[in-house]
Amino acid sequence: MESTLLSRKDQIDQTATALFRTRGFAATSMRELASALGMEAGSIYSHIRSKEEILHRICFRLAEDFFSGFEEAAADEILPAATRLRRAVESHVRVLTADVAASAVFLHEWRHLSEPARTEFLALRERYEAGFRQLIGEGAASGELYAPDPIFAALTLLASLNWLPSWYRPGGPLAPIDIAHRLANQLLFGLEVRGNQK
Amino acid sequence: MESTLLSRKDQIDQTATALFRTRGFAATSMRELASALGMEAGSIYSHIRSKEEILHRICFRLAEDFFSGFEEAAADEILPAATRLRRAVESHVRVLTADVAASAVFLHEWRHLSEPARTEFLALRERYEAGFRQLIGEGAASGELYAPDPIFAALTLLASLNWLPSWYRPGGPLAPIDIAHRLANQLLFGLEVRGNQK
DNA sequence: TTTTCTTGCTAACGAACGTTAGGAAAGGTA
DNA sequence: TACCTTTCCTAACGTTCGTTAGCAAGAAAA
Repeated sequence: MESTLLSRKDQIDQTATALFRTRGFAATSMRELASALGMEAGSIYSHIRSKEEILHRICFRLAEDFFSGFEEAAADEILPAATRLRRAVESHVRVLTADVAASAVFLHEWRHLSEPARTEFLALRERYEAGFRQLIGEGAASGELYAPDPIFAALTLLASLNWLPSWYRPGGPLAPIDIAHRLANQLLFGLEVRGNQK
Repeated sequence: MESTLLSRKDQIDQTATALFRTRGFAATSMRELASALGMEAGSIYSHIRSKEEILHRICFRLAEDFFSGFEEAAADEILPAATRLRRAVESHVRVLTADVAASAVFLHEWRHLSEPARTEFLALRERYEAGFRQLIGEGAASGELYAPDPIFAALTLLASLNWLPSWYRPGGPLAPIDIAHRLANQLLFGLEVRGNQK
């Protein structure tokens, strides 16, 4: 007996996520997906409308996760910007590590969304990144952070974080929260030794 | 009259690179590529052996560029490790910005190489990353760098750099060398203000 | 019991895929 | 002149693609 915790539809999403991640959306056929699920290709369409619908769900579900995590981390405007930034970084890492496969799809396969979903997705991502720019900008304005170019700094910061799904394996020696702390430290303190380090 | 600076084969590579970058290797058809070149699909095979051959050339050419750049930057062992690391970062950025499209393909589309090319490619990439780990490790050992986990630090560093092709546009306000300097500074000094900043 | 929902099958659809065969035009070289 | 190389064409090959239609078995709901 299979795990009945997931509906068949959720099983399809999950298996598709793994395949999309390793082989890419375009290179994953419905027959491959069906085979991985132990069924025939046509049968999948009792549960979904199209292949792209699966990708759509994966991408937009993660977008929501990132947003709600950020809200919670950065909403409290009493905290210093640097602290909120650190919390936002940790939230981002938490979402990434909670489902690495889905994160990888979210990061790389969104281009295979057709319009208007693609444009909608990019708008969401842009809003999310703007949140980070805002935090870094505030921190720079208040003198907490050294960031002569907040746009540039935000790009680099998210870049470091978003590479995580390409090497992180759940169950490794580092727990997600450890990774989050290390990343935050390295990004905020840098590599070069100057003065006291945490 | 077309630009005769590039052989037809090179034109194919170049056009394919742009398409592979924006649409992905699997989602780019030979008929699309042909159409972008103003010819028919079958005609391409007068110049190449297969679609994958194009991808192979793109990926391995860039691998060579990265390697030779790194050698030149980091070979001089008289220099401090931190200096060599900075030079290696700048070299990496230079290769990335010299051909952003090819870099994006190099970074994302290598999975569509079939064996044994795929394994060979990954081995090259691993060797390259090991070079960075080595530099960071040396710097940490000599006390120049603060990097309690050189493996982790190297991953983060290359992550920040490799995100560049997803936002860099040639001809923008920042010249490649400026970007290289900023990236190196941000990665080596971090964002948090402690002591004198360059 | 009857009905409905879920889940899956087989078979097939038209379209698109990478690739090949065979021929032809054009230009340089001998 | 004859030959070779480069370049591109048309037409088609066998395969795979996403998707649909129609049907059937079992479980759940009425």
